[in-house]
Amino acid sequence: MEYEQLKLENQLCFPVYAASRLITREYQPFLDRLEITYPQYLVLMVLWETNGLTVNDIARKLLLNTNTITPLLKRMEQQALITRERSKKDERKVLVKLTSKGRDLQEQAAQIPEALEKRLLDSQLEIDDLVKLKERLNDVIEFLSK
Amino acid sequence: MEYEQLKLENQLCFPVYAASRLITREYQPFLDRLEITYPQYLVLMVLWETNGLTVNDIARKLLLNTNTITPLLKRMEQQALITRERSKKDERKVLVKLTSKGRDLQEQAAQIPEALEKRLLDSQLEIDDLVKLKERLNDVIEFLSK
DNA sequence: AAGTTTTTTATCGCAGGCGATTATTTCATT
DNA sequence: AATGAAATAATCGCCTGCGATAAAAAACTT
Repeated sequence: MEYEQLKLENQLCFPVYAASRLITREYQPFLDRLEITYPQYLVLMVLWETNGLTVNDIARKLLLNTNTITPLLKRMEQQALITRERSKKDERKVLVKLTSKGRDLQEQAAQIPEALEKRLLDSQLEIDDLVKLKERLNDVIEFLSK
Repeated sequence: MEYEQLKLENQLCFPVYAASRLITREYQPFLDRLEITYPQYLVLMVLWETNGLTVNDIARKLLLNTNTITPLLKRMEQQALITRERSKKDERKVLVKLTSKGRDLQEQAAQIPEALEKRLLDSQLEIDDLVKLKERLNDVIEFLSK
């Protein structure tokens, strides 16, 4: 092996990529029960915090492009989780709001983060490690999202 | 806000998910030059380390399903990066090998990890933070991939 | 006011990523 | 040898995720 730096485990990219998919997989059974996908869950979290955002607002918060968000929101509208309507003040903007169904999911979703945290603490990882991990990742995001 | 734990920044999932996409985006210009995608780059890294693996071997190393890998490998075969052939000894298995084109890309790829590391060190993050981050993520992967 | 630029959302096409299922081969058991 | 189980890869369908582009509205410039 001539190029040591090209090994999977010696790069940051692969651990982040793999961990992301594994963590999402852990969410699956919980999200299945709510009949939503992981990105839909992210959209709901954003709207639970602030109901009534534009497509751009949501995209910015999730660091996604609007061409990912738009079809996602359309599917969520079809499932009656949200409504989409053009702003009267600025016809370019589309306002996204929770329906009562979307709002009501928050209560059931509230247990998910705790369940996941509990699950991760079954490893040798301490709560402190997880907090630091989160902080470092947020540093990376802060830096790269400029 | 009644459910503090449902905020994006208070969960591990979102930072990992967002960081993964942002880091992949940083790879883009380098990978564009080699005319490969990020998952293709991962497959190549695995094969550069051990040429001649089965579909399953590759899937296991990348923690991906074979139904993701199979079409990916087909595209790589079309680009003449790899060859795929049924094993004579066990007709169930398909052996994946680098072509000379695929092999030759290693030299050009060797600079990518360094460039990325350099880029990340432009942030307030220290090399030590990145190493620890990687280690923690590998702990998470180790635990969740069982 | 007219023309230009910017903002905002949507459309299109393509490559993952994965759950469910299938087809084939090999292994294990009787 | 015959049968059932396990392993391996592939197929299908759906939902992201994103680059490139377009369409419409608003903001800006002259």
